[in-house]
Amino acid sequence: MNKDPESTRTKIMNAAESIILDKGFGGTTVSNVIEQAGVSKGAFFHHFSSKAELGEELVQRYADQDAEHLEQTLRKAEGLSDDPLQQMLIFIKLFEQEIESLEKPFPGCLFASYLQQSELFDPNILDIIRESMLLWRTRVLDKLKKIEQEHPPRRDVDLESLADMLMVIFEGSFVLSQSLNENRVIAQQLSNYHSYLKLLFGPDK
Amino acid sequence: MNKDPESTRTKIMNAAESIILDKGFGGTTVSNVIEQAGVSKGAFFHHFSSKAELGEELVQRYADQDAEHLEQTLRKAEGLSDDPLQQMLIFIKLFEQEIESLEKPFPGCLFASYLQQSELFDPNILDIIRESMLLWRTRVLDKLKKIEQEHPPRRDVDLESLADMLMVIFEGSFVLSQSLNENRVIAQQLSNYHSYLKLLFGPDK
DNA sequence: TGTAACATACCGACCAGTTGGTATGTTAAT
DNA sequence: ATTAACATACCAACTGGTCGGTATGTTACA
Repeated sequence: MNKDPESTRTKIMNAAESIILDKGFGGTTVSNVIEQAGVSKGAFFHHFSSKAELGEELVQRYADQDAEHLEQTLRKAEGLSDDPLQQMLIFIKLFEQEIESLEKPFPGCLFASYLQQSELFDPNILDIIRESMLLWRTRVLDKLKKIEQEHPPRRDVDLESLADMLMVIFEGSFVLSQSLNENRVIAQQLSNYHSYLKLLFGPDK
Repeated sequence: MNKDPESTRTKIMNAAESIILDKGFGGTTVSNVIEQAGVSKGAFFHHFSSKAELGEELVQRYADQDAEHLEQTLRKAEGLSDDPLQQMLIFIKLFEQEIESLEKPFPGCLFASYLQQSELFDPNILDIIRESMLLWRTRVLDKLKKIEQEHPPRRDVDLESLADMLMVIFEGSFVLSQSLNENRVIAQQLSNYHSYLKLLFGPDK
């Protein structure tokens, strides 16, 4: 008997996530998954009661990693400056650097993949995704509020939609980068967001 | 015999587009399509040699409509001002208004849907999508170049990525609006882009 | 003008292959 | 001896696609 059943589980989930990002959930078969994972059908249904459950556990894992990634990067940025504006600008730059350091094409976002086929999923799965996106909104909005206090914006601006804009830039640039097959556009768009914030809250030149 | 076979064809394509935007291409069956379209399987395969051909004709039609929509809105904006910056700002505002006038949830973008399942399609289908996106880049970039000549930007900026940013904002806000079930976020994000351009090229206050 | 020859538009039963899922093993560690 | 962790064989439902057939056109020519 396998000493490490968790590794089989992980193999299945990793294979599934990779295939789903290429073909979508509806275009992915469990045969595809078990072939790529190198496990039997029995192993698959031993670990997951259905394809749908796999789908749910996948987003849950993805959401957890996403939240962790967000918090970690935020803490890192906060450690590098005391000024909220600088923290936010560093925060964005950290993501830019991360993208630039990728050698392979960016694999895409599982949230976006699911949302493009939302009728295939239970509402609770869509809830997980929405909560994940709202976490970004909350974290960035908090920071923007602090920025606003210390740096009066050059123009009136809706902070909530400005916070949402980061997620929008991410998701939008993922789509464009997928089409053009260029990771660079993601970093460039983050840079545009960076530049926008500097113009809004930065000092006059 | 049907006097208007084109209407059957259109019924099939409209049904298919609508379902694909909800379930993705891979999650859509021809049974789904013919049921919603109210036609027989025979009729389907009389008009389309395969599901894949339907998929191709669908993007082609979508790309044509998209290009037409782009050019039309651009001409309209150009008719409302002589200043390239104002034309661009009006251009964006026209899209904002269009979104705001929708009463139903925005149905999503077929390009993004296909790109999220790119492995399901021939390269030539992905080419159609890429060309459509590059048309937006070209048209907006042309305008930005004229703006730059008359309005020196407040910050150094890469015009090409600034042009891409419109498509990025569209696609990204489609994703977020799908998750939050709020069309409003699309208009808000367009407004952010509008604001960014004003800050970049607009007069000092 | 009538009609033979043919084309178009469509129907729905049917097919082979695939799908997600199950039933029944086998193996090995506790 | 029990049970977790698989493997294999299998199943019914569904998949995209084909088929023979029919109803309604259009065209050409006697």
